[in-house]
Amino acid sequence: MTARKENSTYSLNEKFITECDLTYAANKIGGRWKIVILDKLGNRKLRFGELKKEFPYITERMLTLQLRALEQDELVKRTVYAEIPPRVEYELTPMALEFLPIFCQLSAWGKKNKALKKQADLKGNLP
Amino acid sequence: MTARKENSTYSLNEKFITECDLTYAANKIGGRWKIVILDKLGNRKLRFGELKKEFPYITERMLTLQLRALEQDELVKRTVYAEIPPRVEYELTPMALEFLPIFCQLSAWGKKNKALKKQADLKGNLP
DNA sequence: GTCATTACTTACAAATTTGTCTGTACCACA
DNA sequence: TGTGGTACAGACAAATTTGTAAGTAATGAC
Repeated sequence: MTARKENSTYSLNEKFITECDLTYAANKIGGRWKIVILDKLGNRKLRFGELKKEFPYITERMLTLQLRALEQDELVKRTVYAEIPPRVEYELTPMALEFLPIFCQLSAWGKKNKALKKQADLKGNLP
Repeated sequence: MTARKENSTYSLNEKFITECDLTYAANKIGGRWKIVILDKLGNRKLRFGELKKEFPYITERMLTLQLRALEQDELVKRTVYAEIPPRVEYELTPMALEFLPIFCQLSAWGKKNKALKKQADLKGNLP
């Protein structure tokens, strides 16, 4: 993304990652926030402040940064209304909507295996 | 994961993330390498060295670290043979196998949208 | 006794990600 | 003139992730 020592393995790996279909996709939703932001948006259109309320402890800075990145990647559409106080709404692009069923499955995996782990931990394999 | 200022938003967010089904799952396969490692393993059983060859520029250190983390999360099973030179084989656990169909879909998303982006870029929306 | 092979480990350093805190712009309303 | 609401921006700092470089351990082959 930024200027960097060419031919470091870091850059070479980055290249590998954008060329592979799987990691190309994974990269778009990587990091701490992107995937949940997309998921919470879902089919809705939310204002910045509404979105913020979905995440109890996210900072405004982080939310802004993530939304900008998602906008850059054309996963989120940002609409600014010329009003005071400002109103800005966010919604998913068609491209991002295609992620939703995948998120459902990931979520199902999480639900299932989180429960299984809890069970196992109770039976004495405590960490 | 580590000791840390309690009640920083960092920790509070971490908690939020492990409690949410979606991010619980996303976290298991997050980072630069985990998802591809799992995908490359697939249904196979590979030695450390074989796995390494799948990623042209990964360092041994990174591969080791990621495999250990995956082992900890019970997504990968590690088998050590008492031989010299050492032989260690890695394979997915049943839990991790359930990820594979999801990876397929992510991969399909990547393939499609990478191609679309390429097209769009050629038509003049170059970045 | 030296070397090759394999799967690592360790100390260190660079880069990226995430968070803290403060400040701004705009206008309506009191 | 001052306050409130909304959606940010910027400087700085902490934490995590990823990479660099070098070394280890065991043993069988030469």
